[in-house]
Amino acid sequence: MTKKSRSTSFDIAFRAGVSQATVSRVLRGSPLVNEETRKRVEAVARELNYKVDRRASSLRTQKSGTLALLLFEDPTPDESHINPFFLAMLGSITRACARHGQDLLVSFQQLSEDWHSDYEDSMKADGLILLGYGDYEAYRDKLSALVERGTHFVRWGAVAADQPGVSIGCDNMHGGQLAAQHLLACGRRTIAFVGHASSHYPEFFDRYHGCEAALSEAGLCLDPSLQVDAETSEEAGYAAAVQLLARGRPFDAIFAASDLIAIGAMRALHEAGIRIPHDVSVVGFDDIPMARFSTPPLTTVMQDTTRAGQLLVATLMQLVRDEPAESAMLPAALVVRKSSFTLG
Amino acid sequence: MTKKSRSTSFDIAFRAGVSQATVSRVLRGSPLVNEETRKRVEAVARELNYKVDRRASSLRTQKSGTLALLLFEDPTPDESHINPFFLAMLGSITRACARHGQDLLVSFQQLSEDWHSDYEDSMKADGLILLGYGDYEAYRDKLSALVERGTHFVRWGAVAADQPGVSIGCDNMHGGQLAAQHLLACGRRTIAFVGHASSHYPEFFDRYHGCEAALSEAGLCLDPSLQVDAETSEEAGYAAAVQLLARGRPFDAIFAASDLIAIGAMRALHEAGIRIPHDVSVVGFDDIPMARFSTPPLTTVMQDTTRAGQLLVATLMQLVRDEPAESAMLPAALVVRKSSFTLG
DNA sequence: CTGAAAGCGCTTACAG
DNA sequence: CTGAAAGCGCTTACAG
Repeated sequence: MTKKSRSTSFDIAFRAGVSQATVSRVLRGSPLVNEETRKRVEAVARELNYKVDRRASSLRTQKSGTLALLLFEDPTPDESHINPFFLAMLGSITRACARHGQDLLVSFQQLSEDWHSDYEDSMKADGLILLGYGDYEAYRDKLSALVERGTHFVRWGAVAADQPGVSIGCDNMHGGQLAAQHLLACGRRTIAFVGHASSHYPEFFDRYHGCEAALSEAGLCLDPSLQVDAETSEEAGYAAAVQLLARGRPFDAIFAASDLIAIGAMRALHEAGIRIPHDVSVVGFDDIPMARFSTPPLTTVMQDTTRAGQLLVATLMQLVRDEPAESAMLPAALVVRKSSFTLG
Repeated sequence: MTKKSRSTSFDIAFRAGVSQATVSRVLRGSPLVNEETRKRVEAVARELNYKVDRRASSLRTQKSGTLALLLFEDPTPDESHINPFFLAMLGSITRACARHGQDLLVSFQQLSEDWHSDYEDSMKADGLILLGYGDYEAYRDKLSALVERGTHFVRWGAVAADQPGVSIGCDNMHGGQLAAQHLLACGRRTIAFVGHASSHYPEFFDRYHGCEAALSEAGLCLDPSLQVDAETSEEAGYAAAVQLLARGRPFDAIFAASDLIAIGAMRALHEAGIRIPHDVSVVGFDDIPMARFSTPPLTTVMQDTTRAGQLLVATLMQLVRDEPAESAMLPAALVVRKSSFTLG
C-alpha cells in the first residue's frame, strides 16, 4: 500500500504560499484573484494532481452536481432483459448529463419500492429522472408524494394535464395515428391492437386512441375483440398474438404497442404460417435497434431518444435551479420497413 | 416553494431528547445504544422522514458507498448506438451494486479523455469499473497509471498475465474454440474470421486464436486472406463482409468476433445472394438479445453478463476494502441457432 | 486582491 | 450506555 494520501487544498496553499481560501477561489474560478497568484496556484494544483473533494464542496454549497436516474420495471422477471428502449434513453441521458457537467447515478428499482425518497433525501442527487413502464395508477400516488416533498424530478411518460410534476414524453397519440394511417394506406382495414389499452398504461392507451382516431376518420373502427393485453416483452407479445389467433376473428394488420411486443407477435404469426406482410402487416412502436433486424424488418414509430434525453436533463436542471419548467411532448415519426408493406 | 428544509441529526436529537452523537449511533446501527433509546430515536427519525446526509457521512468516514462505471468506446460515432452487450453488462452491474449497497455512477467516456482520474480523485467513488472496446495498446498505459496511483479498479476485458490491475473477462480463447468446433461439426472446412485480429484488440485476438487452435487440431488452418478487420458494429461487419467477398476466395463459414459484426456480415451475404446457413454458416460472439431475432437466428458464443456483473462488483468491493483480489475468467458457452446449422 | 474564521452534517475516539 | 468535542475538506461572507 504505497498509495500516497490525497492532497488537500491546504497542501496546495502551503506550497503556493497562499491561504487555503485563495486556493479555493482559484479552483472555483473566482474573478477576485490576482493573475499571478492564480497561475501559481494552478501550477501547484496540477503538479500535485489535486482535485477538489466533491463531497466537501457539495456539503458546503448544498449542490451535489449529480442527477439520479431511476429505472423501474414491475415486474422485472430477469435483469438481463432490460427494455432496449430504456437502454437507448440511458445512453442519451448519460451524454446529456455530461454536457451539463452533471454526474449520473443510475439505479434499477421495483415499482413497489420506496424509491421516491432515497437519492434526493440522502442528498446524493439534486434531482431525479424517472423512467419506466408499469401500472401508472399504482405509480401516480408516488409522483404526488414527490411533488409534495418538493423533490426535483422529471418523468418520462405520457403527458397529460392532470399529471403530478413535470413529464416529458412522446406524442403517443399522434404516433398511433401515423401507424394506423400507414396501415390504411397499405390497404389494411382490420387492425388488431396488441398491448394494454387502459388508463393503467397511459402511453399504450394513447397509442391505442391514436389508432382508433385514424380508423374512425376512415370510417372504420377498432374492434375491441381484436385488442389483447400485453406488457412490453417479446414473450408477452408472442403470447398475446397466440391468444389473438385463437379467437378466430380475421384481421389483416397488427399495431403493437411496442417493438418488443411486435417482434413476439411476428414470431407467433410466423409459427401459425401467416405471412408478413402478405397476409398481415405489422407495425411496432419505439424503433429499438432490434427492429431493423427482425424478420421481416419492422415498420415502427420512432421515438427520438437523443432529443428525449437532452430535454429530460435540460428540464431537470431548470427545476434544480428553481426555474419554472414545463412538460413537453416530442414528435413521433413513422419508419417504414418491410413488415407492413408489400409491393405485390 | 413550500419545501420544508431538511431535518438533520440535531433535529432528531432534540426531539428525541438525546445528543446528536446518540442519533448517529442509532442510525449507524451501533450496539452501544440502549434499546429504549434506540426505539425512541428511530421513531422520531421515521416521523421526520430523516435520511442521513451521505456527503457528510462520506466526508467523515472517507468512504463514499459509490462505485463508478466508465464505459468507453473510441470512436463513438453515434451515442444512440451503444453496444448492446455493454448495456446488458450495465444492467447486471447495476443490480450487483444494489445488492452490495453501493450506488453506481455511470459515465460514457472517450478513450482519449482523461477519465482515469476523475471519479476517484474527486472522491465521488470508492472504485472504478472499466468497460469498453477500443485499441488496447492505447489503453494500457492508462491502466498502468491507475495502478500507480493506487486507484481501485476492475476492468472487463481479456485476461492475461501481464495486464496492469485486475481484469475479469470471458474465456475468449475457449469461446473461439467452441465456435470453430461447432462449425467443423457442421461440416465446414474453410472458415473466415471477421473482426480485428491483433494485440490491439486482445479479446478479438483471443477468439481468433481459439478458432485457429480448433482448426489446427482438425488439421486445418485459418487462412489469413480470409480474415478482415472490423470493429464491433453492424456497419463495420457489413463492410468487412463485402470486402471479404470481393477478395473472391471461397469460404463456407464466417466466425465473427461479435454478434453485431455477424449481423452486419449476414446482411452482406444476403445481399450477395448467399444462403445462410446453406452456403455459408455464421457464428457470432456475445449473445446480445438481437441475436435471437436476426435472419436467420444467430448461432453465437454466450458471455454470461449476469455473472460478469456480479463478479466485477464483488471483486471491486474486495479491492475497496483493501483485500486481495484476483483476475478471473468466465466460461463461454455455445448457443446454437439456425445461422450455422442445416439438417438438409 | 487576500486571509482568518465559521460552518455544511456527519462519525468517532475520549471521558465519564 | 451517553455526551461534548474534534475534525472530514471544502466555500464564502466578513474584514482588511
